[in-house]
Amino acid sequence: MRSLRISQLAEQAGVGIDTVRYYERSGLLPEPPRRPSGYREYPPQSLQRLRFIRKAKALGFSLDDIAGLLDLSDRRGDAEAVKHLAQQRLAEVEAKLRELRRIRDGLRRLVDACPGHGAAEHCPILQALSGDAA
Amino acid sequence: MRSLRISQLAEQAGVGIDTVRYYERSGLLPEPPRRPSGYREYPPQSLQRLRFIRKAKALGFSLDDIAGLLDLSDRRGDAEAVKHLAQQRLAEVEAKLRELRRIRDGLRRLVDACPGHGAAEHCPILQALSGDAA
DNA sequence: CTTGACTCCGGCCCCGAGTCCAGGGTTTAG
DNA sequence: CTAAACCCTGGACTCGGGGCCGGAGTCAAG
Repeated sequence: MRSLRISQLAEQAGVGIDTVRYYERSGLLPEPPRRPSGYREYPPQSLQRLRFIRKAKALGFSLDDIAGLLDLSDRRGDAEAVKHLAQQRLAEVEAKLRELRRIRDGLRRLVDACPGHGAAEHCPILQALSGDAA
Repeated sequence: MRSLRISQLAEQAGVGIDTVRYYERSGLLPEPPRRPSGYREYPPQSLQRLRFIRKAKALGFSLDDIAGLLDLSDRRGDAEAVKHLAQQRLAEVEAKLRELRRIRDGLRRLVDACPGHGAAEHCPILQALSGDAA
C-alpha cells in the first residue's frame, strides 16, 4: 500500500492540506486518482513533486515560474529553456538587491544623522522626509 | 487662491486621486476643509505631507510605519522614537538583504552548473530541485 | 445656458499564496 | 455500533495598496 492520503502527503512534504489542494487547482500538482468515495490517493511521486515546489519556492520562484519549470521537466523540454528561466530569476533577484541596498543606505544615513534625543522637530530623519529634495 | 483641488494635489504629489482619498481614509492625511458642495480644498501643507509619505514609502516604510512617523512628527514626539523606528526598518531591510543574497547564491550556482543545452532531464537545475537534499 | 471636465460617494475588484469554514460523507479503532 | 478522525466541495476571507466604476452633483468657459 504505497499510496498516501492527502494529510500524509501534506505532512511529509511539510505543507498544509489546503496548500496541496490549492496546488492541484493551480495545475502544479496533477489530479491524483480517487477512491470510489472521492478520497485522493497520491502516488509517492507526488511527494517528490511537492518537494520540488518547496525548494523552488525557497529560491524565490513564484508558483507561476514553478509551473513553467515543472512543465519543462515533464515535457522533456531542453535545458536551455530551464537555464533561461533561472537566469531571469537571477536578474530579478539582483535588481531587488540593488534596490534594497539603495534603501539600506538611505536609512543608514538617516539613522546615523539622528542624535536620538531632543524634540522630533529637530530630528534629521523627519526633516529629510519633509524637505523639498526629491 | 492657495488651496488645491484633489486632482491638483494628486498630480503635484505624483500619486493618483484614489490614493489621496485612500490616505485620508487611512488617517495619513487629515481631512481637509470642504466647499459647500463637498469638494475638498487642500492647503499647501498637504502637498508636503504627501511628499513625506512618498519619500518614506520609497525607503520601504509601510503606510502603518508612516502613520507612526507622522504621528511623532505631529505630536512633537522625541527624536529617540523616530530613530528607533528607522533602526527597526533598517534591521528588517538588512535581514531581507541577507535572505536575498542567499537566494542569489543558490540561483547562481544552478545557472553556472547548467550547460544550457541538451535534454531537460539532464539539466542540473531540475536535478537539484528534484533531489533528496533539503 | 450648455457643455465638458471635475468631484463626490460607496462599493467592488486586483495581485499571490494560501487559510478557514460549513455542511456534508467516509474510514477506522475500540 | 459508535465515535473520532478523516475527507470532500465551494466559497469567503486574509494582507497592502490602491484601481476602477457608475450615477449624481458641481464648476468654469464659451
